[in-house]
Amino acid sequence: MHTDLATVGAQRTIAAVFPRPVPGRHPGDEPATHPGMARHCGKDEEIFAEGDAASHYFRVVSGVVRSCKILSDGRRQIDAFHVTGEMFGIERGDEHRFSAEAVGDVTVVSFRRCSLELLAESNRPLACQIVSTALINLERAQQHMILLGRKSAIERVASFLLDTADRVATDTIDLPMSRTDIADYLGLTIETVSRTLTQLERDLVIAVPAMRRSIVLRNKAALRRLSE
Amino acid sequence: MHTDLATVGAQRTIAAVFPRPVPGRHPGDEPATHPGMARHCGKDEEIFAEGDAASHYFRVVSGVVRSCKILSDGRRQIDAFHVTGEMFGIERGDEHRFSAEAVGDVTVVSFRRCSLELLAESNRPLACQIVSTALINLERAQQHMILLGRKSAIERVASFLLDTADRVATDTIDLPMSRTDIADYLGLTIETVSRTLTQLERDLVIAVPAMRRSIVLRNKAALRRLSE
DNA sequence: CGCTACTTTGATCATACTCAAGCCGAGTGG
DNA sequence: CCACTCGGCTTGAGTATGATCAAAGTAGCG
Repeated sequence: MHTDLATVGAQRTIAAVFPRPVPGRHPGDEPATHPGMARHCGKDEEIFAEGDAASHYFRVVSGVVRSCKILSDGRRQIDAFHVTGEMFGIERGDEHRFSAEAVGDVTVVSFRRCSLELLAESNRPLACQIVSTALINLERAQQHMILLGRKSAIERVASFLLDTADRVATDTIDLPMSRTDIADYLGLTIETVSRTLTQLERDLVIAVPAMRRSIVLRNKAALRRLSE
Repeated sequence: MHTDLATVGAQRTIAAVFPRPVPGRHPGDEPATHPGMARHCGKDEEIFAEGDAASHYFRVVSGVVRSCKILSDGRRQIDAFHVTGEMFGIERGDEHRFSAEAVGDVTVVSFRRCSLELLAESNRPLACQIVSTALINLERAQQHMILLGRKSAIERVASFLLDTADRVATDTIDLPMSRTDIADYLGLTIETVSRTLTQLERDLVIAVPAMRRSIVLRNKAALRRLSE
């Protein structure tokens, strides 16, 4: 019944948002209290898994992190790539709803999760960042939904290239992730991504140097047109 | 450069999240300060448009609201449906990044948006709700991305029926939205939605009474299997 | 009754997937 | 130094899923 939903929603408090104010240091914990200690991860190493207790959240110090969900039969959807300076792993409930993995070599810092109320009082800038990050991730997710739900393969790839170029603010992109990662991010297969890139290359919209891991945007206007 | 991104991210404050602490009542404003005055909307009426100044956020009092984005050629993606008690229209920047429309007859209350810092001090429960809502919307968006990116038509429809049944907590769903809305939410065409529903009906997984606007889930286990 | 809006159904088509093979650079060992 | 393998990427041929185009059914309403 609708009224029930209303009541449930209205009764949530900030304590419910981050419901685990950990009383003290626990013996088995990762070394990650306030200032956040660094952790290095190699390629494809898992930072946390879907279903893990969401006892920490994270910030990327260097490298790129992917967060993804996997269906029972192995189909994978990458929700987002997180680059240097971005936070990830922020949850409302008490477990992570997606897994996070290192795309290449990565350094992250983790923060012990605690009541947002306490956090807001003791460390307001960090609390702000957390809220801000959640809203940024929401905006990106909303933008990504229209890509996944309504755009064609070329439009998806073009959008991806433009977004990535915007984030690094250059016209030459050094893609840190594999074709498989790109495919799972764009909701396509690796073959379709590859074919689309070669088509864009044939049409002189992009150039893909020998190693195939960097991409030069030669005609951004055309890309913008193609991305709808 | 990555370091730039890091700096930008780190410098955001709560003031930047809700950057418009409106000093006083403005003459042209909607009557919507703190307790939030009600507004009624008829079917398909726009509550706010993409690009509108995000001066208020909203809560659904009755009815269902859809929030969506539209591509230049008219393709539409519905981000989410918001039912009674849920909040929507929460933004980080200063304009709405999607439009919100009434699915049927709807009553909403709007809240003047103000600095989250002020809000946290003056009205903590509301601040909590806002943050909580943002995180809930993020979770839903993440869940929806795997549907849009990786699921087949039957899986999408089955997931949609199960989710909707969960939200109303019954096995008979009175769908408030049209087939077109469902299609635009699931990233399908109206024809595919219709065909899929009749297929599920043929297979005795659901029943669709004459008016075609309510759906009875006859075999939830089968639906769960079909939704992957 | 006949309009309109919405939905269903049918036939055909296109886009992206699947399966399969080949290519290329890097690393390894003879 | 060359032959080999391995992983990631590209290319090709055939197919399937869902889109498109078109028409017919159905309920609501004047």
